[in-house]
Amino acid sequence: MHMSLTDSKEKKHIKTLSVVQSEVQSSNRIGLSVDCVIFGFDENKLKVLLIRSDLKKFQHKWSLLGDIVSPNEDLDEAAYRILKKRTGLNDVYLEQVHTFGAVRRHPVGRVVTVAYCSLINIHHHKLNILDNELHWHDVRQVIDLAFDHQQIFDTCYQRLKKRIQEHPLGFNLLPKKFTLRDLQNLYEAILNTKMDRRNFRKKIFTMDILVDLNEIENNVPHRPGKLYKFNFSKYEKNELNGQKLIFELKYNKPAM
Amino acid sequence: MHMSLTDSKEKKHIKTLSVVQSEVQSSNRIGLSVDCVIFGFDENKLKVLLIRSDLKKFQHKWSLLGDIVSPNEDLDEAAYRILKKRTGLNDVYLEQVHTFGAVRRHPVGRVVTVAYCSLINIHHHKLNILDNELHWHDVRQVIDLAFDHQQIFDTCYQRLKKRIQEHPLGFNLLPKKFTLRDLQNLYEAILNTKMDRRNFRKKIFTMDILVDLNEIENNVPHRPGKLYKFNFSKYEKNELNGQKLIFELKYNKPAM
DNA sequence: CTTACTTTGCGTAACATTTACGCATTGCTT
DNA sequence: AAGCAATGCGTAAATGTTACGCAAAGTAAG
Repeated sequence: MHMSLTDSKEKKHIKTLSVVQSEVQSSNRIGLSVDCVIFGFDENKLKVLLIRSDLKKFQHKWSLLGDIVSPNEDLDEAAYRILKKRTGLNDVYLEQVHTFGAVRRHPVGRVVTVAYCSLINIHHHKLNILDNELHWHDVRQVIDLAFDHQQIFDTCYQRLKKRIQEHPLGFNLLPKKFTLRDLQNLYEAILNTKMDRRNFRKKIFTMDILVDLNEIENNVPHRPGKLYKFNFSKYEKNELNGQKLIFELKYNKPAM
Repeated sequence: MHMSLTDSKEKKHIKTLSVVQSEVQSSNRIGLSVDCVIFGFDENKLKVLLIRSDLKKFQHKWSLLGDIVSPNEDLDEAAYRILKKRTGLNDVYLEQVHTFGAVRRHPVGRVVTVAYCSLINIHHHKLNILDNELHWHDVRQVIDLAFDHQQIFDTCYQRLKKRIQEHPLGFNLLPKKFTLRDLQNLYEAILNTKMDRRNFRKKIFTMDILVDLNEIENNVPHRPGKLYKFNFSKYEKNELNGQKLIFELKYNKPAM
């Protein structure tokens, strides 16, 4: 959750904050917000979208993107609204992860927040991230976030690591056409491991979730790789039959 | 979430309800509750603890155990409070599962609820479940719950099925001393499958999470089985190293 | 006491999956 | 044309999964 306090250019935010503050503190009720951990993939690094906190207490610290849930919108709706506002993207992967409700987690008063995890293609919204203090951070360098956002981030990142080994979520982060190396780089970045190239290839192919496009990449200073796209029908089929998609990537070597 | 409305013996509940009602409806803010899906194991059946709904709209329907979160208690605290009140148990397994926030999920007004999943030994609290309309239901016969509680129950049951294959949660549901057959019966009840007895034994032993007590059961009309207890140190060790405990139970036959 | 019956405890072999790693091929660069 | 870097394909060893045989332990019945 993010609310403006000190920035004089954003009077609307200040008003919102004070309204929230008085409501939360005086009326003895509990505020509800949504926070989004938005992951992207760029330069073979897993990134997360953060915004500069405007609360004096957390000056210069980074925080997740969030907002108060409005009384007439569903939780998921609120998460989508935040995502749309900040990235311009509509049809993205979004999953509720956990709700954080410690009494003093927010300095303004009692605010319980529902954390969502989202995966987007970092190159599909270049224009929108030029907003004020929005920035893509390398996940390995995310420390000391505002509020309890470090804990929220850690929880969502852990969840992502687990889910990507059971579901082919990676495709939300890659371009439509990609090589096997792209896919492996993504997995290695998320799981922070090194895998054997040949075994990775075998594993992916036995799952039968890729479609060979009969094209090859170009502008690479070595032998170009084949391009593939994701086989959605296969994915959905796997989702339906059985409890979970078998998508384990073991045989990982320790991270470099 | 459960609130009394029609039962004249429970004036306190009615008052609570009306207060909640007016607050929720008039103040345009969002109410927050906690609902607990409490699982137990008895007669080789997986059971869930339900209470009769007192809301007129859901008369005679069963609902989960829940309550409004108080402004000065953590979310987890609220869940523990409900569990303690209804079962008398303090130190139990409790895990947050999902938050349900559809605008019209509750007839009284906007109430968002955080669902928790709990596993308790059904024989450790016989006295407390004799409250009003509290009852242990066979999970296979749970249908048509009040509110959106069917959906909440389904979500928690699904989660349980998944988690018990990754973590040895079953021990929360069994007595301290148990046989391998007890353990297998539990797994078969939760996962609704039949497994091969000899392979199950092998799998459990290779995980090294049991301690042989050098005792055998008695009062059984056949060869008695050895008694075991859970090896907690092993469990914690497994929890720490690596992302997840390897605890897969495949080779299941279709349910009977 | 003996036999029938049920369930436990242990073992083994076929099958499947995972892992390590060899090597020719392709395209770019010099 | 040779060197380089990465791709694409393959094979064998190690490990894990599954099916199932069988002796032993206890109860119940004759």
